[in-house]
Amino acid sequence: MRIGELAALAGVSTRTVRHYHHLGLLPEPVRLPNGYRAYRLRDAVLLARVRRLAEVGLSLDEIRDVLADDQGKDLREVLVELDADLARQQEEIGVRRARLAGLLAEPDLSGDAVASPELAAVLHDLSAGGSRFAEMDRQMLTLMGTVAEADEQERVVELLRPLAEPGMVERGHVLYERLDELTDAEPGDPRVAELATDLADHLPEEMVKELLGNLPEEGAPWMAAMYEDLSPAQAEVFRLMVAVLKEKM
Amino acid sequence: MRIGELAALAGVSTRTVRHYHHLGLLPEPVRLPNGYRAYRLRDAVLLARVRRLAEVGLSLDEIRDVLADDQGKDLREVLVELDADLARQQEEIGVRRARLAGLLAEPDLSGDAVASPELAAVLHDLSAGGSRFAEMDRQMLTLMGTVAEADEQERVVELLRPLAEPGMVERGHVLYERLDELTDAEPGDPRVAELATDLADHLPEEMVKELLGNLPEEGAPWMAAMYEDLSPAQAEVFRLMVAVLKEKM
DNA sequence: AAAAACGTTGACGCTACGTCAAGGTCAACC
DNA sequence: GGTTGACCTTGACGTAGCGTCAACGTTTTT
Repeated sequence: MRIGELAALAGVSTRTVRHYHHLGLLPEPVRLPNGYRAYRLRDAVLLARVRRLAEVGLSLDEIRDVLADDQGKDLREVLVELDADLARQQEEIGVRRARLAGLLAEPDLSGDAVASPELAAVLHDLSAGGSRFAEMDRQMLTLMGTVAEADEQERVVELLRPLAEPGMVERGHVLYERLDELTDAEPGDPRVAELATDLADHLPEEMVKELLGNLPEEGAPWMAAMYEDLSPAQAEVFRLMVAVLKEKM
Repeated sequence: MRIGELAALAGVSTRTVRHYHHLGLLPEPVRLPNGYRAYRLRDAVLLARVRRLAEVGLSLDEIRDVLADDQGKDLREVLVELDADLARQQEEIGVRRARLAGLLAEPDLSGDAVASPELAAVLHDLSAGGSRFAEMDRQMLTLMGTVAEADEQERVVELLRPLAEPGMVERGHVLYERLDELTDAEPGDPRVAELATDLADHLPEEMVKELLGNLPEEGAPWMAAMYEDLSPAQAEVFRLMVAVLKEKM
């Protein structure tokens, strides 16, 4: 038999056979005078054995080890282990399909998949104003929806609930506008201090507690990222606001 | 944010982030004076989006296409297609596990897994004699058990059934011994012709028909491989036998 | 001041082969 | 005897998604 016949017999490509030679899975047969490999029945049997193991999912390295350990009990162990591995893979694919179904269930696939409908509502209200600053907040929350743990998400959703109440939404929009106006202002601008105190007054009490307990320097690391996106004046607003809040306690 | 913080935030390695830059999945952010990449909130949101898609199983190329096609209906198509693909994978793993279970069900894992118990019995009887020639036949049948189609296997098992009957087994052993003795003989040896006619007489009728209809030159290709393993005298035995059988028809 | 912990680019490694490239060999047909 | 076509040979690059050095600069901590 030459390599093409052997390969056809086993249902693989000639490249595969040579690859197995290279890995030492299949012994190199004797050569004909012209350099062609001359296979015999034994080789076909060996190749078939290798293929049987490969087709159930053993890696070629594992197959080589198994064939080297020459037979019997070890193989059984390996196969049992493999079966467990395959079961794990099936499970994992199941999880992915579940997540996929979650994504597909959402009407808007534009990228803002969010865990809770309440959070989604808050996001919607936030972006409604068209404020650039609100957009940033929205991104923060979107991000939270994907990177934070489930329990932390729930905590934040609870925290934000007051913001979604009728009266707050409009007041929120006004505050966002005032923040937007400070984008190109100087840190010493008089509007900075004014806005800081107004913000401090308007924040719900629980959010204040959360904020002071979770200052960017220490608490949730993803919160620190936000500060770097602020203009100097805006950052100053928050520094002042925190100072005001600390005094009020 | 520097690259390490971003990566930690998204739960990936820095290498992964750089890889995404390289593939154009994530825009390169501005650099700090020292050359470090300076990420902002936007980048974290983008990275989180990429990861969500990657985690359900989209390839990075697909993700890039989806993000480029900027939003909406196309993504949904892709996800539906992906779900079908995942379902197919689960199915495939199921098939492999079934085959694995088949292998594990067998008491002897030494490599001779065979489709039918009858064939296994024939194999056992064949190797019992200790004949080298019988061993070859056994390998042929083992090979058949793995490379032939199910219907062809069944046909062969039917053909071999008479060989497993009480009387035939001993006669078979004797014939195998006589074939073994010819391993190093010359093609002109008088025992060659004698054995050829004896073989022709002893073969069950169905096997004769099958044999003549499936001569190595034309029929099942894996059969031709056998001839190359024969010594000259042994090959001569079969050539003569075929000639005798042809005349008898 | 040294060490630890970050960052930078560049390059090789991994799986199981597919797919050229550049040629030699063999049988058949003209 | 030449040509075509189907085989064979070795060698080397490409694939997906990063992990993991290497060799080096920067920032922070001890």
